[in-house]
Amino acid sequence: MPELPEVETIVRALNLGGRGGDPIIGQVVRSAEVLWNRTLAAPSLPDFLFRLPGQKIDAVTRRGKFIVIHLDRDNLLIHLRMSGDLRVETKLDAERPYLPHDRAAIHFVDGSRLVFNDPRKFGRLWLAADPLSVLGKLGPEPFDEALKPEVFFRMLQSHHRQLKPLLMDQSFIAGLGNIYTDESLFLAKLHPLEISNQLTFTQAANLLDAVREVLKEGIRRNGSSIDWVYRGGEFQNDFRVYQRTGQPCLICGKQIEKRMIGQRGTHFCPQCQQLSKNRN
DNA sequence: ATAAACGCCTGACGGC
DNA sequence: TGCCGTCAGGCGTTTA
Repeated sequence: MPELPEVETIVRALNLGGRGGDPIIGQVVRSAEVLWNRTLAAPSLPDFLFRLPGQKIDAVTRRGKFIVIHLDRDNLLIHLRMSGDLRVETKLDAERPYLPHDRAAIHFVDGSRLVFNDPRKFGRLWLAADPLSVLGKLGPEPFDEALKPEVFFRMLQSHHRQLKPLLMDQSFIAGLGNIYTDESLFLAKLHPLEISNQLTFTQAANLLDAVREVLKEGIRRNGSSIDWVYRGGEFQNDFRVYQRTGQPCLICGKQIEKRMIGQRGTHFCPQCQQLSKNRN
């Protein structure tokens, strides 16, 4: 389900209140429950259930698409993958039965609880004293000040890869998924199959700007309309290419194309996003 | 080193 | 109505 902006939105809600309940900062764990075994990536279930009780939540942060819940001695890391979601239930709600697709829950001493819901069962939880044991291979945060255009250019230069799969590679840069990658490439006027080390410095700088722009927009949009997918609704997207197959390009009017690249549906404008060489 | 294919899962949707 | 294939905001593993 989520890419960086959605994860960021959820993290902010867990800090400030939202997701149905109050902020979870300061909550103390009473017990944990795992309803679908594979949801727990590590440690073993007995370890997980033994270590959590008594630990207090100090902070909730984000790294790439991971939610990081900082506890006294451990970190609870959550990856929503395709269909995961979190909700906070008040004491009253927490007395009711679980909903379909609830996969795990953290019960707090005040009777409220944090529930992980995930229809497709791809999402994962980790409990780790050292978060780097899970996050260690992630690339830079898109908004990291240290990620200057010169740095990004060098990163692109050091690979010979198609832009679309490269941008989606979390060890290259953390947080982009299928939607925001397509949107970034469109804004930067780059073809998804363009090869990374063929970009000029200017193109690289533009791409970095585009990535930051679409992520910023995403965060702003999700912040104002919390209930998104799977929650019904009248959300219509303000995407420029994603799911706009056959519709006119907002810049030139040509029909937006869709094709499979790296096993993912990829949307782009064949007019605005041309390959520099001559592949197709 | 890069990229494709597949597995993991459920649900929604379109065609027949 | 039911059945079937396809697709979905992700990622790890295996294979070319």
